Amino acid sequence: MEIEKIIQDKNLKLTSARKEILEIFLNSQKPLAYEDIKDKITMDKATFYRNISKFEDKAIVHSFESNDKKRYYEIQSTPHAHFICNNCNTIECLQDVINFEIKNHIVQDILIKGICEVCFLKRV
Amino acid sequence: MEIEKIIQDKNLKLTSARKEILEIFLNSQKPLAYEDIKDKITMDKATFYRNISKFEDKAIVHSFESNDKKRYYEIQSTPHAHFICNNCNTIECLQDVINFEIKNHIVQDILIKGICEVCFLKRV
DNA sequence: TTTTTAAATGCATCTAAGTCGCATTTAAGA
DNA sequence: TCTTAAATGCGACTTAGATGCATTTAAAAA
Ligand SMILES: [Mn+2]
Ligand SMILES: [Mn+2]
Ligand SMILES: [Zn+2]
Ligand SMILES: [Zn+2]
Repeated sequence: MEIEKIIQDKNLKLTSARKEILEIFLNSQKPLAYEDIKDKITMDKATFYRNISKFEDKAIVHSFESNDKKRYYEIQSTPHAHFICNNCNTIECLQDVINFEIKNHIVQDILIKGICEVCFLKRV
Repeated sequence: MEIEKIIQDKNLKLTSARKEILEIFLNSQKPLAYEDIKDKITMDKATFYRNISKFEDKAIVHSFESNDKKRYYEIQSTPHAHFICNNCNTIECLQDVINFEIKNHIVQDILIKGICEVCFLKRV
């Protein structure tokens, strides 16, 4: 099974907590915070945070902090920027690659904040 | 005096707490968090946060959250992106304008995370 | 299959940046 | 000088996430 392979390929013990977490993130189209999934999982929050942190170490999951002071996680796929609405807090994955270089720097993450389409059109 | 004018032009009461805060930020070349300045100011932290928040409302100050879970503030000047090092947490103001548009969105803030020049050169 | 053990888990407790309620003080206009 | 709304200090509170520790479990060895 896909999920089990991902876990074992990184030399992680195959536990039900880990399968539960990955199942949810693999089926989500958007980044999720602990808050968003706590009712769908059975493990303690300490277990969630310890595992998601391990997934990050192993480059299975990527995360960033949003405006609501919560950390959002998503399966690490092709790198892409995120847009966070300062009005409604919605997070968008920007699939159109924004790329630029900064000499002698490594760009790992791009976070753009502003007003999203929904809020923008409401205000016009 | 410059500082007093900034405060009064925004119809804010001229208090010593406000003068102290602005003095520090006007003389800083980089964004600062409460932690960075708490020993240089005499007011309570509630007063600092209430005032800096008011400065933001009045567009005197601009802020963003960094990797260390702290909010950094700087005098609002020409809009520019910030680079935050995932290794050493240093914050750089990127004066070279990075600009792009996203249709039907308003871009208000650009945060780039990665490896800064110092850390990059150390690793080579 | 049974044994072994390091890693994973649940639960309670802690952390720390930032917020809030309230009594007191102060800026600034009348 | 008097008045009053706004600002301040202080203590208590909030909340996402981290941590210590006793117990459980995956998985490799025997
Ligand atoms: Mn994404
Ligand atoms: Mn800056
Ligand atoms: Zn929005
Ligand atoms: Zn660095």
